[in-house]
Amino acid sequence: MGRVTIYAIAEQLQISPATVSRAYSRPDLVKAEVRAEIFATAEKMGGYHPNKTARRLSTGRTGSIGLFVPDITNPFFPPLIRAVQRTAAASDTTVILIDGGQDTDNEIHLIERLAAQVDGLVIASPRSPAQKLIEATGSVPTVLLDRQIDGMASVICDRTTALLEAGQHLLDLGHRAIALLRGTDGSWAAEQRTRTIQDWATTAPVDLITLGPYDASFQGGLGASADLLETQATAAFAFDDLTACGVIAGLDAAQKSVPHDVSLVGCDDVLLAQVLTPGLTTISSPNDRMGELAMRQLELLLANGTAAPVTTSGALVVRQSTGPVRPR
Amino acid sequence: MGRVTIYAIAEQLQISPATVSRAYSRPDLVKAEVRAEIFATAEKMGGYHPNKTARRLSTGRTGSIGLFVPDITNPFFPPLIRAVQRTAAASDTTVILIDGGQDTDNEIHLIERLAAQVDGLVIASPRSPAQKLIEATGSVPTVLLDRQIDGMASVICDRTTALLEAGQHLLDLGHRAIALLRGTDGSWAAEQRTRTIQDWATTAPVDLITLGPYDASFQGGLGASADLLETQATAAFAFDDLTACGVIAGLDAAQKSVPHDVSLVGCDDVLLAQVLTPGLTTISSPNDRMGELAMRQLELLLANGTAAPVTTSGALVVRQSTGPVRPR
DNA sequence: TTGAAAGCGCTAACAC
DNA sequence: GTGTTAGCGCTTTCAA
Repeated sequence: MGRVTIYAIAEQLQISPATVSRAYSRPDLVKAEVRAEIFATAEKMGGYHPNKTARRLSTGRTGSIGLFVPDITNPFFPPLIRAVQRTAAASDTTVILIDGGQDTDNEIHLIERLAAQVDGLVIASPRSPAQKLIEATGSVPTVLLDRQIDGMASVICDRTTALLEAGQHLLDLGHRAIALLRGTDGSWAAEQRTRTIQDWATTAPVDLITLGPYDASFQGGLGASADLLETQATAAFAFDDLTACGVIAGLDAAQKSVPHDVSLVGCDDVLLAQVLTPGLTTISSPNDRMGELAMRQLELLLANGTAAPVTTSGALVVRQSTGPVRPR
Repeated sequence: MGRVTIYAIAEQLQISPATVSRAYSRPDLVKAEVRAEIFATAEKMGGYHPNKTARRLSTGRTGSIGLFVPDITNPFFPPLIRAVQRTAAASDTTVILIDGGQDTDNEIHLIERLAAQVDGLVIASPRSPAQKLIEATGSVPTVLLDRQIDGMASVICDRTTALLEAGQHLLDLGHRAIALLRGTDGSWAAEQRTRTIQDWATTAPVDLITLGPYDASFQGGLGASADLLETQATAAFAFDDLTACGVIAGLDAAQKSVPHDVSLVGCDDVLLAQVLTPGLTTISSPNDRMGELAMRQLELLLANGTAAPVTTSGALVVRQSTGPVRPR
């Protein structure tokens, strides 16, 4: 019961294997009748599926793209992964997902290995040095997610407007002393956020208290909460939603609650932010769209050799973690 | 600058490509000296990496396994995915991850497609009918995750002991009226849980109030909270951590808090449970170990054609969502 | 222990 | 439009 190959079909029909091959890979090159006949007998023989491996060997294209994420357990990434996969599946390319495992030092190495076995790359790596990234991806067409590096294609999320809205939201609630809990340095998105908020504070009627940097994690948030409590801030921008959770936990341990004692704004709108009590006011990014755009960018890159950076926008999502200011 | 192939090396050394091939794939079959020479010149030529595609075509083995998860955004899966990948990487096999996208109806279809392009499968599919699963995987060696089907290899997590401990824990805190918020039917793990707790209740000094079924989601938990409030229960087993979040939110909306008014036990110990305030008392499963065991099982299966089911154990993790009973 | 040669299944010039 | 003919780079008998 050998698998059905183009040879088997060709023999059955007394035609050339090449014609059968064309019927599947370049249907337009084959007369409609013949094509129909081929498909019919293929079906009769139990269904033909081109052997991808053979196709690969012959064309030199792998038919798969690599997707690198630094930490699959960070809830920010799964929705993105899903979106990339869904889009890739539509053009019949398989996604090889590599998880950095939170091990930043190893990222470059993993990306290099990945680059060797795919046609193109989609990379989310906020922390690895730009130069290293450029070297690691080498000549493999690459799209960066939520990060910009000169000369590379990318899909980024502009959170400026949303952050300004968040700031205004806090002002509207009466907050005038607001803490900015900075994330660790070296992350593109993080630096954008910090800058945006600091710029905003220079013109807004607000006393911005910049704290940190803190690790972008629950632990980091815990640490931040301690510092936060020593200030007069009545509201705070957490680096991301996970950090916000740590802040909430830290405040809780000090008998303070959100938003009663402190209003808190997260970032990313991960599942966490939605199911937490209180629901987290945060900045969402269009994950679906970003994943989809990344794949489209990559397809462009693969086809034309070039693709300009693309920008999407974040949005403020107001939930229950922000409330009216209360004297402390 | 063609890539370095066995032919290039062979020519350089004036030996047969076959020998070079053997030097890499069956080193024992080639004289040590020759082998050394081969490796040396390969290095000199810029480093040789066997072309996987060619190898695949030749051997018929793809060198990759498929990993199916029903919903990558469910925080239960990412740690598992990571563990499977880590283990697979150690034996140089790549993992093709397919996410069901919460679309149960489509699962079987996706699994079928996946099965066609890999050497083996690791499948987490709590809901798809056993028979369908058997058909879909066909002759492809398959390991089931956290589910048991007669005749298939699997890695399951026995949460019996942990659940009994959780029950005792609630008893120790003085709870006597305890609600069981059932998950939807048809999930293997869910049914195990329900049965275990119901069995326990028949012998323990407790009034078990079985509610549900509820969807295994935040929404499901919200719904459950409404029903819960109509009972006299002072504690509850939620189906999983996500559901527990919904319960907390629902209780909060009714001015009730955890564990002050109701004690709550989750299940799975996902990230959520750890970063929530209050931290969720829950049943953890050894994800790392399960992922690793699944790959080992699969390797056994691939090598011997057979592998017996393997069992791991869950553990009770006590955090802050359970506390002393309080009269209602 | 090594070499020669025949594939693995498909694609892509190039001719007809 | 279709057939012929080489490969793609590796593994694996079979002989030597």
